[in-house]
Amino acid sequence: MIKRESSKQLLWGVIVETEAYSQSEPACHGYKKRTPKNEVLFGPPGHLYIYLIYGTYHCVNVVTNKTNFGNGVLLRSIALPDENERTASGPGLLAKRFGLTREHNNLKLSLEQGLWIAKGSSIKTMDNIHQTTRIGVSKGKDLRWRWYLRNSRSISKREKGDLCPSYSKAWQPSFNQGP
DNA sequence: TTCACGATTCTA
DNA sequence: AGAATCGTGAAG
Repeated sequence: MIKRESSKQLLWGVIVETEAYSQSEPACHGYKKRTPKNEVLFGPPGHLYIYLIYGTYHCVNVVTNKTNFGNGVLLRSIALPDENERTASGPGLLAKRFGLTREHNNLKLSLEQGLWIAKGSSIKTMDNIHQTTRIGVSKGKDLRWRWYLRNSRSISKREKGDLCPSYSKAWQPSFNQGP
């Protein structure tokens, strides 16, 4: 669960899709090189590594692991209550919905900063978590470092065997309705 | 200085 | 399937 509080508005949702990246593996920005752009990835955990992608969108990562080790988790999709299931479905859309840009690169997740991650309801069975390969990478394709909630409607890319139907062309707000 | 490309999304 | 769009890093 992620929460953002600004000007008395609380925006929150359930993180339903993530990917992991590590300096040990070629898809990672921190693979074999430490540059001004990826510097934050090597910083202390709990900060955000945010970069511009395709000149248009932003990707938001939570830096993990110890300082000086490039390691992060890409936030790919968030399900927001009382909102269209697709408003934060995908890295670019997610960043847009939460108003996060590279201005927020290196922001520390905390109550003080108005952005933090909190514990949500526990996942009942592991069957509800699907582990598979990452999206949109040209290297490290074999690594299955993508995880998502199988029964969520807010996943960016689905697979056969998911527990809910594909999106219909017309958007259907239905956060609390079952699959 | 030039060039290729990318952890994406929307449109045809 | 293809375009849009621009910061970054490597090459010349």
